[in-house]
This record gives sequence, C-alpha cells and structure tokens, in this order.
Amino acid sequence: MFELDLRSRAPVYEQLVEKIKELIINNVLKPDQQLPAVRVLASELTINPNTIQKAYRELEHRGYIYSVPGKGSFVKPAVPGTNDARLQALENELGKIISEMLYLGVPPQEIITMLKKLLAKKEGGKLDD
Amino acid sequence: MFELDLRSRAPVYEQLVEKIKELIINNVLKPDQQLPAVRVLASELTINPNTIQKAYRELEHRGYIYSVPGKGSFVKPAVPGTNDARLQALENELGKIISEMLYLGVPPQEIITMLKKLLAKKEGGKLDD
DNA sequence: TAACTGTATTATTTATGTTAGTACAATTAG
DNA sequence: CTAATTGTACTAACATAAATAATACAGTTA
Repeated sequence: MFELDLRSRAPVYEQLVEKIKELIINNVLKPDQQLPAVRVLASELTINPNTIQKAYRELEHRGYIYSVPGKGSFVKPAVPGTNDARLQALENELGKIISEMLYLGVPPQEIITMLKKLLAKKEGGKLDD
Repeated sequence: MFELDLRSRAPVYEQLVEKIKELIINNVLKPDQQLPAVRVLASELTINPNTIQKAYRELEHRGYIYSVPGKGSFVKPAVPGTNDARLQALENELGKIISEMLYLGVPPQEIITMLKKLLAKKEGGKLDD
C-alpha cells in the first residue's frame, strides 16, 4: 500500500505522514475508510510498530485521521471551513513558491497558466466521487 | 540581521538556510552582496561558527550563494532557465498545495484569485530594482 | 474465549545536531 | 612583510531525536 525510501534523510515516520496525508487529500483513501492496523503495516514495511504508531499519532494530531482503541484507525472526513489556520499556512507556502518562481525567471502569466493546468487535472481526477 | 527561534523543533542551521534563502529570493540580499562572515554571524546569534558554516555550505550546495576562501560568502546571481530541476520541484509543491486547498473546500476560482493577488503583491514589491 | 484493535512503557542502539577547540590556506589592510 | 580577516577542515564531546525491541493492558469483535 505504501512505499518508503529508507535511504532518505527524512525520518521514516515523517515520510509515512506525508504519504498517507497525500492519499487522503487526493481521495485515494476515502472518508471513514479504515487504515491498515499498526502491526500489519509495520509487518508489511518491515519496520517497528512503534514507528507506525508515531506516524498515526501525528496524523491524528493534524486532524487527518481518528483512532478508536479496539477498532482501528480511520480517515477523518474533512469539514470545509473548519481549518482557517491550515488554509493560512497554505497561502503562505503558496507565496513562497511564487516568489521563488519569479526569482527563477518564470513570467507571471506562465505561473497562472501553470496553476490553471494543475487545477484542471486535479478537478478532472475528482470524477472518482 | 537574522532572527532565530531556538525553541523550534527545526534545526538551527535549517532555519538559517530558509531565512537567508528567503532574503535572497525576495531580493533583500542583492546579487553578489556579501553575507556576514561565519564568525561574525555566529557571534551575533550567539551560536557556534560550525552551525553557520553548515548553513552556508548547504546554501552553496543549493546554488543560492558562493564562497571564496579569504574573501567571504556572496549572493549568487540567478540565471533564468538554469534550474529546471528546481522548477519541476516547485511545480510539484504547487500541485500538493492545490490538492490540499481543494480538499479543504476552497473553490478553484478562489484559488486563482488568491494566486493573482499574491502575484500582484510580489510584482509590486519588485519596484526595488 | 480468542484474536484482533490502539495505546503505553522502559530500555537500548543508532543517527543527527550542536558546541568546543584547534588548525591551515587564501585574501586584504596596514 | 605582518597582522587580521576570510572560508574551510578536523577531532572530540555532549545532547537530542529516531528507531528498534520486548512487554503489557484495555477495548472490540467474531
């Protein structure tokens, strides 16, 4: 289900957080869908269960999943307009990316075109619903 | 010249890299402008010179500055169209941000508006040249 | 009851970040 | 030339974080 790069300098649990978050955001993992059990995923990836739990704990803390003892861990349904702080952070990140693109010599019009192209692709892929 | 958050979980040298990179990208630090000497900046920030050097080494490796033994470290002038790899990485980051905004319920039109607003602001600030 | 789930705890090992101190070669100001 | 600056390299020590290992416990489910 997941692929890891053990050679990477990024911590394994952090890679896991990013990967799973990405799957949730892209609707590959659907709302309320159950995630692999801590021990199961640890066995599949041949890493320690504690590392998985650390990733799950972080994902729960960031609001992407919820866990129920005895039942399992599940994708937390997103509620629009409930995460202004995260949205503000994203706008800030967007600003940095734009600055660097301008710095690299990309014309503003080309940046807009790039955004629209990406939006079309992502919106097109939303036909999975 | 720089401000650090020693309480942060992010490594000091990494914070330095990000801060300086941002100053370069936003043209606060001009091309070929000299950066503070390793020992000087270390003294100002009351941290170890080795930590500064690690940050400078990383910045040089990423192509944002160049260092000359005996002279100093300087802002490397950007040459447009010379960094396709970095541009590809930025487009990838942009894609992730868009995905998360859509996931949070932001309408596509609103994302475009947000981008244009940010572009206007950054382009306006470019009058420093 | 038995087999699953998440969670918690302690200990150990390994990797990374940071400081400290020293040294050397290139450059520049006097 | 000399002295003071620059970047760079190196070793050692310490602190923190990441990852593994081995149990253990409570809630859930078949």
